[in-house]
Formats: sequence, C-alpha cells, structure tokens
Amino acid sequence: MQHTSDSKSHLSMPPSPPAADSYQQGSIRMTLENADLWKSFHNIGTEMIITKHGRRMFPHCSISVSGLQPFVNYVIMMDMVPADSFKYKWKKEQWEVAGKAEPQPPCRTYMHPDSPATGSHWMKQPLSFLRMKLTNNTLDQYGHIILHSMQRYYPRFHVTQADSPYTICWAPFQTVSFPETTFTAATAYQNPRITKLKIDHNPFAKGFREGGTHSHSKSCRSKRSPPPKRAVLDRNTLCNSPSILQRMPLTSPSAEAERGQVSTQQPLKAVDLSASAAEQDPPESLHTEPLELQEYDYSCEEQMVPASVPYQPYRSVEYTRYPLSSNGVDAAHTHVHPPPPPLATAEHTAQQHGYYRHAHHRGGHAADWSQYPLFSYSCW
DNA sequence: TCCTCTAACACTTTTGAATCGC
DNA sequence: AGCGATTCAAAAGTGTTAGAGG
Repeated sequence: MQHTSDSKSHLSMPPSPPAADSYQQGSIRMTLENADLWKSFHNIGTEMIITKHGRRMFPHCSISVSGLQPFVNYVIMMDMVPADSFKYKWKKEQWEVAGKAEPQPPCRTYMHPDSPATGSHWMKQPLSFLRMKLTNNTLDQYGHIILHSMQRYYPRFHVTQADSPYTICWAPFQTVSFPETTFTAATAYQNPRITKLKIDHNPFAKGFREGGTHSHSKSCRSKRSPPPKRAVLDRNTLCNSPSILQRMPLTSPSAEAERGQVSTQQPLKAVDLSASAAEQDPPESLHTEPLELQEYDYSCEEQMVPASVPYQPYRSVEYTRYPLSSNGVDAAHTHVHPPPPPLATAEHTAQQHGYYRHAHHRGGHAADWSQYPLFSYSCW
C-alpha cells in the first residue's frame, strides 16, 4: 500500500515519528489511503467544489484502520471542521485572505454506511467515504455536509465503540485528522493546476478532457430542450442520509490558527455556542434535539498527522499550524490532545509546550481515549 | 467592475436489474 | 432452486462555461 512507502520517506524527520500518514494510539492505527494523491493536491492548494445539490470530494477520503478488537462493534464517522477563521479569495493566481469567516454552518457528521460493524470488518479493507457529499446549501435536507464557500476545512475521522448508532452518544471515541486533506471549499475551481490534476486523476472528468464539447454545447444550449432534472434524492442520498448525524458546531480551531499554535485541536467545548446555535437549522435533521439539550461537552481527542506542506497560502500565518522542517518537508509528528481542559487552559498548554511535546503522550492515550464521549447527548 | 454562484452541457463510469449457464 | 457471471440501460458524476446576481 502506498502509505507504507510513503511513511518511509518521513522516517528521517525528527523526532523519529511514526508514519506521516497514519496515526497509532495504543494498538489502534489509522492510515490515510491515497495519501500521495492528497499530497499532490495539497502541494498546490486543494480545492473542493461544493454545489447546491452536493458534490463528492476528489480526492475522496479513505482510511484504513487496524488494531481494533475483531469482535467488538465500532462506528466510524467523519465531519468537517474549519481550518482557520478566514475567508479567502482567489486573486492573481493565489489565495488571499478576504476577511473573517462566516459563522459556521450547521455541523453534520457523516457516518460510514457500514456502521456499526465489527473491528474485523473495518480492518478487512480500507474504508471509503466516497459517497459523502459537500454542499453550500445551508437548508440542505439530504444530509450532505454543509460548508461555506471560500473557506478552508479539513476532515476528521471518529472511531467509537458502539453497537448501534443510537449508542454513540455515550460511547468513547477517538478522532484523527490528516493535514494534507485540508482544502478550500469553492463553488468553482479557481486554480487551474488543481483542475488539471483532477482531470488527470478523476475518470469522470474524461468526458471533458477528451470530448472537446464546449463549443458545441455552447452553440446548442439554447436550442436543446432541457434534459429532465435528475432526482436530487438519488440512491446515494437515500443510502447515506440515515447515516448523517447533525450535532452542535464544533469549537473552531481558528484561534489556534491565528496564533500559529495548531498542533492540537481543541477539545470540543460547551462554549461559544450562542452565535453558532443561531446558525442551526434543526428541521433539517431527524436527529436534532432542542438547543437546550445540546450541551456541548463532548471532549475529544484529535490527532493531526502532519504531512508535506510545500503549498503556502498568501497569508503565511495560516500554515504555521503545520510545522515545517528545515528542508521544507513535513515533520512527521503525532499530535495527541490532552484531556479536555478549559479552553483557555488548552491554549495555554499548547503554547507552553509547543508542537512536538505531544508525541510524548502517545503511549498514554490508549487509556485516555476511552474516557471522553463523542456526543454527550446532543446528536440525536 | 469585480466577484461568487448556478445551471446546462457531453461524456465516462458506476450501478443494478435482467438474463443466462452451470 | 440456487448461485455466479455477463450484459446492458439508466443513473450518477465530472469540469467548463455563460450568465445572473450581489
């Protein structure tokens, strides 16, 4: 598998990190599949198209998991969190900061369709989140993950022991993210290099790569009768929608990003919710509870597994979140979150200890991660 | 004027039902 | 009858582009 060779490429990086594209906590190990492809995009500045009706990601998220207990049931989920607190614009062939980010849209979690399944099932083959879709429609009723255009996000993956989706709220969980999966959401591609890379790797784009149909389509557009609208509620959506959870917005790591202290993601806190809660649209999810019940106290651990970050946005402060080694290649360190302190404490801790210290905690978190519920009781 | 978003477009890939053979 | 392999039509998904709208 590609991550094997890839991980070797980072072994020279101090301080003797694990594989750059994987995270191991205790005996559980998560690896980003197609990491090389992700890095190819990341080097340029990954863009993901979001549409009103939902657009799949490309590259899509796929991870392999090992170290689970074979006969224990697990639920594996994915969500998106803001990478920073800025809004961007594409200007003169690069991304520039264009102001503060908009309030976070309703935060949704995509549950892998196989959930729940036994550890042996999850470890049998890489799990793909291919069918997950991104949308900019805050009123989306099909369970797609809602993002704001021109803002940056990264996916997080949650693993939790649970016999059914209904028991997630009380289950322990573990969260992992991969920096090379950070992307800018956009309604249209801005960077032509990204477009070219996508066309080269995405088979669905062949129709445009080989057809040369644009001039024809332009001339014929007005003459053709409009094709029947494709059903918005397609079979994928039907399949996926029950797997989508909605919960309270996550605490944005933007504050860390602004400080260049983002080696860890802050534990999810029961703070700063007033504005975010106003952004919720409860009717769109069957799993939404009244706001007063959505106490936000799921403290989680998250590990950012660093990757190559040659790509630099216009605003350099943004990427101080990912440590760069002296030779420009990523420093492959595992980031492990401390137990959920108060927000201020967590920030202080990050500043005090700096980026690399978290590696020391890796061994100790096999026990820690069983202590913190992913959803207190707010997701249903 | 600039920027963002949407819908239409042609083509390829994927999906799933139907059919066939063992 | 059951199962696996094959076929094929329909649906899904893709990036580009013009035009609308703020």
